[in-house]
Amino acid sequence: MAIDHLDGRLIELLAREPRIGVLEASRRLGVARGTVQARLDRLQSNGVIRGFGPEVDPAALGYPVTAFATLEIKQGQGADVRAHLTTVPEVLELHTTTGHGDMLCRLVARSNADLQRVIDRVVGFDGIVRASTAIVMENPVPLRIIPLVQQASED
Amino acid sequence: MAIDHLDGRLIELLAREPRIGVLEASRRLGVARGTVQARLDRLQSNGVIRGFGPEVDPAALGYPVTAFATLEIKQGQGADVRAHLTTVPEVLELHTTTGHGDMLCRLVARSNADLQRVIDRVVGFDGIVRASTAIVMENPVPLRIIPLVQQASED
DNA sequence: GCATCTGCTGGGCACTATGCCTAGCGGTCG
DNA sequence: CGACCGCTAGGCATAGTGCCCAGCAGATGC
Repeated sequence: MAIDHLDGRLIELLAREPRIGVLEASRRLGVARGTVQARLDRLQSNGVIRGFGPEVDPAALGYPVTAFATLEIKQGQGADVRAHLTTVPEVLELHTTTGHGDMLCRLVARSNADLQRVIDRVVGFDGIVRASTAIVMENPVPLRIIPLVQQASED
Repeated sequence: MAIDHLDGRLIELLAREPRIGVLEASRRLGVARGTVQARLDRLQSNGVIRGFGPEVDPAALGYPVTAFATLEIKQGQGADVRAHLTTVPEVLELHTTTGHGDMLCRLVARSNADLQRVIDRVVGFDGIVRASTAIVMENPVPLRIIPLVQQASED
């Protein structure tokens, strides 16, 4: 479950240069190819590495506006609201959180004006009592995992 | 900049089975290998596909608790706060948002108790006036992009 | 109508990586 | 001490990659 230093270096290497193969990785890390292969298999079946899906930039698809919406849900309507939000493509992520029966979701839109349409679609549903939205202006720290991997590999 | 239907199918295919190569992808999509290669190159230099980094699960690294913190920042301290938060490995993501000079960040921790330590470290900084934290209980919609890609590829 | 350009096809080539195997070697643990 | 485990180092057939080419269809410009 915990990862060691070699695992950490392997993950870092894959994060920096994702398209390298097992053989090249083994050369960079100074270990045998079979070792890298075994580590990779283990990390994947462990669930530490979930996959290598392409990272798509919504801005490049024409959705440059990101926002976070906090939703207040009517008691007992959680499941319906979840199902509804799943059908909205602009909802990239949805969490249920502690607090007043709240949910937090990440939205994207084509423009600030378009965001209104997305929000209307999101909150135009019976179980949602109130929504408050924060538009993202800057993203000083994009989603990252390497610092955490480094910390986790020092045990 | 916009993507067409073939681009959309290619991205979907890569998302479902990330480890397939260009040749296998061309077979699945029923087009020539060179076409897939050209599309992939274009998508990457466009910035639509940012990369193929490994998706690491913080829970599997021993950080099963996720939280979102809303930070209220003292006027003019934004840059310092950003620099401070960048040094905290448990800060996975940071956005500046509209509102009262606010920031929103995603945190992880080893446990609910450990979250206290992380929050103390995050807010133990001069420029931060107030913080309110929401702990994530469930994640009904994990970060996804496919529905948006499908919508974007229908023009 | 005609020339040009772009994107896709289908193929060929040398090189490289992969998946899968074996044998050996140094640790650790009961 | 013997068994086991992880790493090394190598061999081998197969498959994929990067890179080339010629041909062809549709759009664009003159």
